[in-house]
Amino acid sequence: MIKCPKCLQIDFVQKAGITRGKQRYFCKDCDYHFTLPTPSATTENKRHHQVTIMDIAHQLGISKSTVSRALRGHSDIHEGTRKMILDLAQQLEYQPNPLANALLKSRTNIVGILVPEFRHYFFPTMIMGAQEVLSKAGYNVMICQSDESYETEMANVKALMSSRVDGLLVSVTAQTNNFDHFRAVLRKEVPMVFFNRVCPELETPQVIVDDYNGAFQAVEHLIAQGYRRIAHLAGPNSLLVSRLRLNGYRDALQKHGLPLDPDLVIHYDLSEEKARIYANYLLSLPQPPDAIFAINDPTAIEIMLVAKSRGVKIPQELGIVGFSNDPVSAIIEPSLTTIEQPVWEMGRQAAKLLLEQMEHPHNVTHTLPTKLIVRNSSVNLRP
Amino acid sequence: MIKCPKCLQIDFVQKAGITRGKQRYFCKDCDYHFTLPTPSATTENKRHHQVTIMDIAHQLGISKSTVSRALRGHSDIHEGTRKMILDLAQQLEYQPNPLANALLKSRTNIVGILVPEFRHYFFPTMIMGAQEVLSKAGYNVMICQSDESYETEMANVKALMSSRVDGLLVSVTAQTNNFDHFRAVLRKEVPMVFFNRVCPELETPQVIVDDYNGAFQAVEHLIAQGYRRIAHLAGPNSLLVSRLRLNGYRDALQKHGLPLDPDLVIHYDLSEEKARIYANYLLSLPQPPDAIFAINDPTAIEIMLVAKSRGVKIPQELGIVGFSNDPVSAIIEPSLTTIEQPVWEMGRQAAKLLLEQMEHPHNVTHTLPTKLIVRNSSVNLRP
DNA sequence: ATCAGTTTCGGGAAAGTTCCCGATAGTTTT
DNA sequence: AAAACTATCGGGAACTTTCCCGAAACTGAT
Repeated sequence: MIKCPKCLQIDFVQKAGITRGKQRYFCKDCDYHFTLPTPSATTENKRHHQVTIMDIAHQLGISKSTVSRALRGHSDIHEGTRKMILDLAQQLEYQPNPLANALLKSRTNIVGILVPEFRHYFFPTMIMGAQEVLSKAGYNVMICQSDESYETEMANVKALMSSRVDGLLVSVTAQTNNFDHFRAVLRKEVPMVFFNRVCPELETPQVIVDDYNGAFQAVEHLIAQGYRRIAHLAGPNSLLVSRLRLNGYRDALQKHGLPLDPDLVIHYDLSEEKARIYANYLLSLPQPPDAIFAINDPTAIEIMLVAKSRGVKIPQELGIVGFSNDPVSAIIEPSLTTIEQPVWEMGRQAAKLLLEQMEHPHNVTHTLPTKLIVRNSSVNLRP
Repeated sequence: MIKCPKCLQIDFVQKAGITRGKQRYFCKDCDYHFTLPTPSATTENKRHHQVTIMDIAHQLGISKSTVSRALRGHSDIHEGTRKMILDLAQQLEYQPNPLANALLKSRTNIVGILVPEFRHYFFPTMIMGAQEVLSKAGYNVMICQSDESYETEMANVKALMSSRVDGLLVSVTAQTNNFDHFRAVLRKEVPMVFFNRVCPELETPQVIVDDYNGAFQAVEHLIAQGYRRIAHLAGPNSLLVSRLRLNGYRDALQKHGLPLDPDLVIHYDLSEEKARIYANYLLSLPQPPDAIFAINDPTAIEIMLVAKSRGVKIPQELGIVGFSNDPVSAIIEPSLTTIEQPVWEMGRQAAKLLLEQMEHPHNVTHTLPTKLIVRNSSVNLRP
């Protein structure tokens, strides 16, 4: 019958219920419950196995500590032993398991990058700049895009945080008005740097360009070209860059004694469809503008396409200036006057700033310069 | 003097060397070596602490197993206990540590995506498609770009593998001729799916479009428009898509009885500079082509810019067809005829295929359809 | 031989989870 | 009331690495 594993007797063993489908026994003599071991456990389940520090230790008949020391380049080790270990490690293609390390030190060496989109030129380039310095510093990068959706942004922040990233590089969506999800990040003391679309009400370091002066220059250029009724297709008021560029626009008008017509300032959500709608709206006004300063190049390009489809001549009847110097702006006809910003450098600076934050947190704002690039979309031929 | 921690006597204690700067003692009576405990150990080092499953267990006076069961939604648990645990977890903002889980199960829930670049439309869109299905399946994404450099590609594969990604989505660089780094991935049995720029000599699943037929259609369209001397600015021979599109080009010429002039077929490395150089070269030939089929839209656009700068009229003197339907091709003037491929869908399919691979490996190739989009760059006005 | 000092190595804890399986207590059946 | 069963819980191993600290073995010097 059934033998008790304790006393090896069979006389006192009796059935004692079933647990998880398995017959359970009870030895009256030993006062001991037990089940029979499952036979499946006997099969040698090798499975796929990454080579570990223990494998090396066993093969060499030494302890894992010694192997770890050799691999990590510590000092308390014999030169011959180190060489032996290093050789075997290479031969076995040993790769340290970053998960164990991350668990132990609670750092993953991953930084998260959160952007609204990466269809256009700006964010991909920014990301490449950031990646350049981050990978050099030994960090991997996890990229999320919120698709200009506040909900997705929240979900992404959550996912990134649950992945235990060591830091965050963020550009918020056009519809983000509530910043609680970022406050949660701050509360967990995860370093975070905002770039481009920053968060002024949060005390975090940030990298921006001189949006105000860029916009100012752009509008002043239009005025110098003889345009007088200059509209501004602006971003949402929630974004600081929208407000700064709007201020630049407004002050340039004021400086040159031009009135600020509220009808000519339109805030929109940065979507392509809305850009087209508002471009059409502006051009249908009883007194349409003779120039438009667009919040960014994709917007400016949509305006140009609308204008062209309506037969409005650029730059004769409509001057246009964008912002960012998207490569497409040099390709489109007429080529688009724009404000260049050092996008790649922004990425680098943001990454550098993040690395600094990891060392010692401090609140700074880096502001990068902008530069007017005059092309054909704003050169008014009428003197 | 010094007291032995075992016998609490001082008579038998004597100095016994120094280890790491600390005086070491030996008790002759107990035959026991010891050092004095460092006083720094007394300071309570709380540090920053993520709330764990153990915190919940302690606060509730239950075991970690029970907490785990409640959180994972297992069955062996009382409904009241579960609720209590879930409530406290929410209150403490408990987030499970994915590192511990990953270490245990050796799965990170991260997939790596490796692309040559993401400045243009194609790869970002592809990535977004992939991300759509991957994030729905609970995976995070780690994106690397090789910058069309074989060395960077190797480094990226290594970094991704050392990050223990659960799978890999890859599009190789234009200069990749050696595939050993991918063989290493296969050897470690990490699922991998190639897309667009695939690796025919590796037995891996892949997602491509019907490059041959797309190219065939493109060239046949040019022929139908009356172009007779059609050049092909092709990609490097190492890429299958280059070869397939070249085949389509060649067969279309052959079908319509046009000669294949080797001088009109140029392989290049897909860099912008080379595109310009070869475009200039083609247009400077004693008998220049009257049309060019370009390997992709960015190439076609570079050709158009060169042609325009040389005063060559498109489409009258030069017909151009690209491949991919990059949004810019609709913006540029004249608008660019191109072969549309379902880029977003490619990303989705590749991701789906990867998820399938994780379940049960099987070698398949998904081929997606292409579609000719006729615009103005190829409509020959001469009948 | 005895002692101080040095070099090199090993053992064990810790990080946070999940999972296996045995252990209770309570409930129903015979 | 004994036997059989169910519901619920706890203990411990495992995943891989690093780090602390004690142990052993050695080198010279007395």
